[in-house]
Amino acid sequence: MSTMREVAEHAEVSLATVSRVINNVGYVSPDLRERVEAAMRALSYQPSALARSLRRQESRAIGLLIPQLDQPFFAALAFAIEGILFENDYRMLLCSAQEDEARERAYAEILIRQRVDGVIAVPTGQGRALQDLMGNRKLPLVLLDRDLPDLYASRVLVNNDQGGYDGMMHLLKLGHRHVRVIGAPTYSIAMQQRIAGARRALREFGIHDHDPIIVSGTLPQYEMGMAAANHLFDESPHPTAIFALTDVTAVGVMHAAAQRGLSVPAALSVIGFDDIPLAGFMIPSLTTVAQPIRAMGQEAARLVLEQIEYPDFEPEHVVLPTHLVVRDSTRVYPG
Amino acid sequence: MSTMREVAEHAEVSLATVSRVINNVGYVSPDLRERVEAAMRALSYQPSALARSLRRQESRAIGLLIPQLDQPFFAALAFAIEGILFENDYRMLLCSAQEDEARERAYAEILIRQRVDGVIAVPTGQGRALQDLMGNRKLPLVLLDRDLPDLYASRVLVNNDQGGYDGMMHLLKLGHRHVRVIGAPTYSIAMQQRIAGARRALREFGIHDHDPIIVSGTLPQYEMGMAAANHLFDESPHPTAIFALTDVTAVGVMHAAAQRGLSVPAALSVIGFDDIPLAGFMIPSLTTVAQPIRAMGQEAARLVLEQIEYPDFEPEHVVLPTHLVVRDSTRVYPG
DNA sequence: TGACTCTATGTAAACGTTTACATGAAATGT
DNA sequence: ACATTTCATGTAAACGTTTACATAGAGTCA
Repeated sequence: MSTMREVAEHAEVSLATVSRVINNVGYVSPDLRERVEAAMRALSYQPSALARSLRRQESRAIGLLIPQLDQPFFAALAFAIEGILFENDYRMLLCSAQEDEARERAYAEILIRQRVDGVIAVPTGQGRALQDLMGNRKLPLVLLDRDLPDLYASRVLVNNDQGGYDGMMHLLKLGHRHVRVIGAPTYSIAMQQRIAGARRALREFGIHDHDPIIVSGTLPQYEMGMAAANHLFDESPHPTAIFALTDVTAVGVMHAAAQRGLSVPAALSVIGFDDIPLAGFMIPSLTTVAQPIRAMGQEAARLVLEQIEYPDFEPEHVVLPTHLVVRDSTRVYPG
Repeated sequence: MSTMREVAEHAEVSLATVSRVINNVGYVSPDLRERVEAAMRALSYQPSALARSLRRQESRAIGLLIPQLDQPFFAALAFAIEGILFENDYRMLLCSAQEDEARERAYAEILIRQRVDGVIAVPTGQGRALQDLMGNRKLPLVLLDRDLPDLYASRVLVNNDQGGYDGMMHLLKLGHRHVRVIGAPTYSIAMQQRIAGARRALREFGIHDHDPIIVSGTLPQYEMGMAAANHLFDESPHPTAIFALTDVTAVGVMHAAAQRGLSVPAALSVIGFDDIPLAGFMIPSLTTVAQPIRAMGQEAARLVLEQIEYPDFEPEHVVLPTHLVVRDSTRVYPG
């Protein structure tokens, strides 16, 4: 790989002149500029980002730390973020922690060594790794989707409580009264907020005796939906509507229903949460409380870039609204 | 951020000694080692990967260049690759070209400037960018999923021809004779190979007059499935089975069928290709020709690492087998 | 004309590591 | 007792950029 020095020699100018041409800064006569550009072409020279980063003390890279790349929700977030970063000439180091705190810690350390200019993180578990490693450093950090207490960082969250309320309200307004919620509240604070919102809606309709169905939080979402739904279907009468706290869980519910010959939405209404692409693909297509995934990613990227550009930018908390997307998996209660 | 020099001063040793304990190389007495480690803790020092990479002339980063992060198939590939890279202490620079050749070119240039040690690429379009930029450099390169002629690189492909044959054979053996194929052969060589395989199966059953239904290749996969299926359903009699060349296309077909009140698989058998997670989630679950996504990613990662470690490693071509996954969307022809 | 300001280029010192080489002290072999 | 080898540490030169500073010719202004 050719270097700036070789380009300089080839063009018979100094190192500084080559640098000026590359960065388009300072004065350089048309004559020399042309010679330098010719030399770069001749040697198919590409400057080393490593050397530049070292000297400039900025890497133009940001770390994206997510729990699971293979979950469509996080993949969609990553996608939105990548777009903004590319536009702003930043690279993205993608780190998938596999919902494993040790791995998250390992990645956090890597990002620091890599001297990324900022980090966007969807923390895994208690996020101790982030606390420890980012704690005292003044590295721009944005927490996305999952909150973490006691961390000096911007946050991009979603109004989960309102979403839970809206989802439940939708079912209640359709006339359903025997409604159950499926989801693991231990999974993250977000789930607890969704449950709280759903409860609030139930209370408004004078329904008090409903607890969410909690199936061991260690089950993956799809399996949890299957198991919990099967459990509910054994009750008699079984619920006429189910609010699953994630779309993937809702799909598990729909499969369980199909196995029992329960037709959705004729015999059972199902509503999910997230609005991943899968939701629109299901048959019947899934009614869901949509998270503004694209906006979340973009906002997070915007915030991290802002913090990089203005070092004394005060961390910002943004809470984005969810919105109900009514599709074909919910229907007015026929009873 | 503290530097090695500060650690050295704090521990009252030379730079070289600090470097030796960090890299665990050469001789260093227990006494000094302890002092250095204490100093590193005290300053919460993390070595700069930038400086190290510059000096060592290796970045321990590899670039992953894919057409679209938001397509589950590519997300799954990225996921598999990330796993292997992490295990081997390599970082991953994720580049999503959005199926846009200009953007692919921009990213290829970035990767070179970033001095990645290797590249895994699922080329977009004609892949001219890869030709131009990687062409003469001796940068380890692995082509994944989509082939590209005239490039000195390893390849990880899938036996698309055999997959097309197997998928079609499955339908034929179920007794279907009026079968149509949906997919855009212009999309990539892979599609043409799948079509060729399917034709081969048809010929073995003495069926010659079937051409694949080609709907404008610029339509996204889902929309293409919908449009093509609707077109087919207007024929009478309409086909009793449809082979969609990707899973997402198959889902479009299933939606079109649902809208017409055609029940799958009772009135129409549908088979897809890829076996993305969505396939198992559909109701009915989708029979499909599975690509070994995980194995493809792992193999690609393995190859690129091998080429990095052994610079005169000869590029390898590996062709992985597809296999038929029979689920609920296909059924024996009732006629 | 002398004092400035532009314009244009070059020199050399960083940035934070790794590592070849140098230097000694201690252990080992004869 | 002396020549080797092994152990332990340090010095300084890279790696490929950017950039502060120096230099100097050419305009501009009084």
